[in-house]
Amino acid sequence: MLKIYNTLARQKQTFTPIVAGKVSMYVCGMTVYDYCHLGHARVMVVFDMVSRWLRASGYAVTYVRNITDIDDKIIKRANENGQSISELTQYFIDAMNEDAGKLGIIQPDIEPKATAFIGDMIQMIAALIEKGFAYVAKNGDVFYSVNHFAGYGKLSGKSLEDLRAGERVELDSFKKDPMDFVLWKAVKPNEPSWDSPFGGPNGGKGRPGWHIECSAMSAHYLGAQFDIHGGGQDLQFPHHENEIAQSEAAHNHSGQPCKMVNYWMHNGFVRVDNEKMSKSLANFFTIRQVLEKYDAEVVRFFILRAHYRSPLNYSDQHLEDAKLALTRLYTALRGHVVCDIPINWQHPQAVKFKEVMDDDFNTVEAMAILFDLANELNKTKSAETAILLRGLAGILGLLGRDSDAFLQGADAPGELNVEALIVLRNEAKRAKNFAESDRIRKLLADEGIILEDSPQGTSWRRA
RNA sequence: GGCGCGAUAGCAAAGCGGUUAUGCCGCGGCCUGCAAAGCCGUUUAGACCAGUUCGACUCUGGUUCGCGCCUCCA
Repeated sequence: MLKIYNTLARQKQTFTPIVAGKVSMYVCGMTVYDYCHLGHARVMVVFDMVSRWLRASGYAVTYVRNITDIDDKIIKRANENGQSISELTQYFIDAMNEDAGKLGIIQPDIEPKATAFIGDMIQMIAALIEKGFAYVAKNGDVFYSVNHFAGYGKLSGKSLEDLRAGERVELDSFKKDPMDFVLWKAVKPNEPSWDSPFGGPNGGKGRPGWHIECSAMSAHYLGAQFDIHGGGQDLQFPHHENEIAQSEAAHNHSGQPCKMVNYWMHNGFVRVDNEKMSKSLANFFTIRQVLEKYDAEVVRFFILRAHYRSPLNYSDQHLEDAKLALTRLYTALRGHVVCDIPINWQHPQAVKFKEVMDDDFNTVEAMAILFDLANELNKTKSAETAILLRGLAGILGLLGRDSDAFLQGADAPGELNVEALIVLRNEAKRAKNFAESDRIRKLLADEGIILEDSPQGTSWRRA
């Protein structure tokens, strides 16, 4: 029985889908004005893992991850670059897909772009105005009136009073309440705009605010109520709080409450030197920067080796550690080919694996089981164990490659003809010319190539 | 200031009211021409102070320190 930590309830809860056997899941995706960094990688990997485990558990999953392709930063960046907005966003969408693919992320079932759902957003805003939850300000902006929504703050545990008392609330003369947030931004010079029926000095022309995008797109594909909503911890407030306010108010029928999401999931941050990795702190590493140095599977392994709700410190040392650990698993699998044999769920280790994954996706414990299996495999060389190890790891999107492909690296062996040197060395060894055989081994070692002798012959890998 | 999270061995990171987490590193042994890999064994824990309990790393309270949200952020 799957248990999920629900941010809304502040505890683990047994997962019960709205429709038996089906799961509807929405995750806040990227704003595409730059390359994805490791924080984005974590969201993608974590919810990829979640969807994989749900599918492995027999659920038919509909996974929606949106793309925000209109917002202040995009407009600014496009203007700076002298590009059109769609040129800019398409470039970074392609880059994102490339990065995600390398990290072994299965593409979500639906990846809606905000600009394709302006109509849905306008409809939702109109409904909110009609029901008294939103108002058109003098400047043409449309705001959500937070004190009309009784549940405001229930996800983030904040109260309107506390929020208003906060130091950083900016005063905006067009708002009725400083906590009101924008649903529709009136058009400004050099900004793209869409027609709307909201009126105001610009005849309603404008563009949507950020929060309404997700409310509209999730409702479009998953309906007024769905099972799981995910995202980074930083989206809890205000983004997800505002989504709830919008969706639950807009879908209220004659005062009947309509719960938007049953399970809210938030992944922890990636940190650098114990601080959150973020654009504003300028301490971020892009996925492609990291992939220049480390194998993508190592990065995926690194992310899944921490619990999804815990903070994850990034450093070269930690990536090196992850690389060595993953090397251990692949080393154990050497000689066992990749195959597609189904998992034996009766096996005690598979039972344990299911148990820990069902406990709020405890990939850390799941990994420990993989290492136990590797140990068993090293001792027994049992093909059954190898199949199980590959199968269980495969659910996490790991160990899908041939061992040598991982251990030797995908790139060409460089200038040295490793196989030929191994032959020469073995000849020297047979002649008991150990000085020569050690010279050859040293030669290769200096190039980062490690030789390993075994009864089956000599194999090599990269350090 | 308000709200919330965390503190585990050299590093990373989980579970658990009593029984080996796991990975990397270190040490000893086996194996090896020597290595590497692997196997066996092994040293390092639970910020601090109280309390509950037969028993606490695990529960409760306090202290200290760190982090996050309250502004765009995954």
